[in-house]
Amino acid sequence: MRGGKPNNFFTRVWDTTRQIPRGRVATYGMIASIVSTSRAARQVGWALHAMDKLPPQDIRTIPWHRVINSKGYISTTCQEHTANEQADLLQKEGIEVRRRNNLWWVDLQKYLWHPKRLDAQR
DNA sequence: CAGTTGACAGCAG
DNA sequence: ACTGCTGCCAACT
Repeated sequence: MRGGKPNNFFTRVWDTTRQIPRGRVATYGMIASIVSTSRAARQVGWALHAMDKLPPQDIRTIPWHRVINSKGYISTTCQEHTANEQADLLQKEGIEVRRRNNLWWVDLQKYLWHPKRLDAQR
């Protein structure tokens, strides 16, 4: 984002998010362990929020809605891309999204993405 | 350079 | 099992 800096972390998060297959979901922690350490989960959410600064045509290539928290809940607080929108996008991919504790919930046992290899994407 | 922020996770009470 | 507190780490100010 910022001018000359590579911003490897953000770029890797976006890149990894693109790897999530349609009809599957991944957790922030998973993305974090792929691009950095499993402890950088919060930064993954931050990176996805920062995605809003990208041009629309780029945002369109990033399935941000397939990233949810480790408990299976949709936890976005983003105003541009709301939880309702996220739930809607997931349902359109055939993923069951149900109401639970007044939040949207996805069964990870059923829809979690199992990447072949967790190696960092270069 | 130091303090703050945040779309998480895991553990403690 | 459920709720709240704390650690994490990159980016921001």
